[in-house]
Amino acid sequence: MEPTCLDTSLNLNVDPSSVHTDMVLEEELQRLRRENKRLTEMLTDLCDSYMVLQKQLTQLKNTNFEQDQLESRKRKAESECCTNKFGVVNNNNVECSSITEDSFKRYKDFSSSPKVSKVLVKTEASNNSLYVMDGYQWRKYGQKVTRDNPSPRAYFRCSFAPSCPVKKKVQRSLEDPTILVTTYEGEHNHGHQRGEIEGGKGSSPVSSPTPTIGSACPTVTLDLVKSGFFETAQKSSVQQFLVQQMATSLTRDPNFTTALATAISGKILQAKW
DNA sequence: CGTGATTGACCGAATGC
DNA sequence: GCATTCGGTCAATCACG
Repeated sequence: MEPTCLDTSLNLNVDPSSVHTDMVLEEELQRLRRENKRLTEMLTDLCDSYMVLQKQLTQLKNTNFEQDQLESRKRKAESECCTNKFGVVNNNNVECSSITEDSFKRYKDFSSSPKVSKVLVKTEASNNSLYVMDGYQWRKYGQKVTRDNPSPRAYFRCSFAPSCPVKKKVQRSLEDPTILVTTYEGEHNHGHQRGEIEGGKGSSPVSSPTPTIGSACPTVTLDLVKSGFFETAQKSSVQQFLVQQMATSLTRDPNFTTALATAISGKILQAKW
């Protein structure tokens, strides 16, 4: 997919005394509607692509598992160090579902139990942190260096609700240290936490594939790693999620908020006079 | 002072002999 | 069956706001 470059700024710097103000605003509104429609179409395409990838991934996993069954036990143990990755690269951020370094001997467990999911998160090369902001609040309770990977594995519990059984493990990929392999276990028994998505208290603000918008040429990147995304894999949920992401992106854009404030205050002043 | 991170110690399962 | 290894968890301690 070609790079997304959207103009989210509102061109509202119009002369208040101009008799064409309403027309200009109307044109701006039309432009934004067209932009909105275009975005919706792009998101639909993105969702379709994701579904296709997911299907291919499942097929590949099945194939590999059958082949692996024929291998010797020792060979299988060695294969635990190998990682197969399939992802969607979107500018600087990579969000992907994953087949991970775990051996296929547990594959059936994974497939039969949707409570375990794995997510790969691309991070900055200079970023050594093991924190992944996924919309939930986590408390770290341990860290270990595992045998097959020199980088430490961090253990987290969901700290939002004391009764929440969800745990996650985060470890850097052996092949690509810029990729964090996150393993989620269990299901949240509470709602999603909006606070952390927006940089709230909890984890450090790192490794977050959050939407970014530049001032000159805004680039909307989508975070597909938010918890629950890969588990549900239902189009409606995906679209709802993407819309949320877009809303967050827009409200984070200083240009957008400034323009919005200007527009509102202008309208109020117009109404008064 | 409360909350969360760090890290060494401990435990249990898996594995090898 | 026993010893060893390893992954996961606990809990004491520390740092920070």
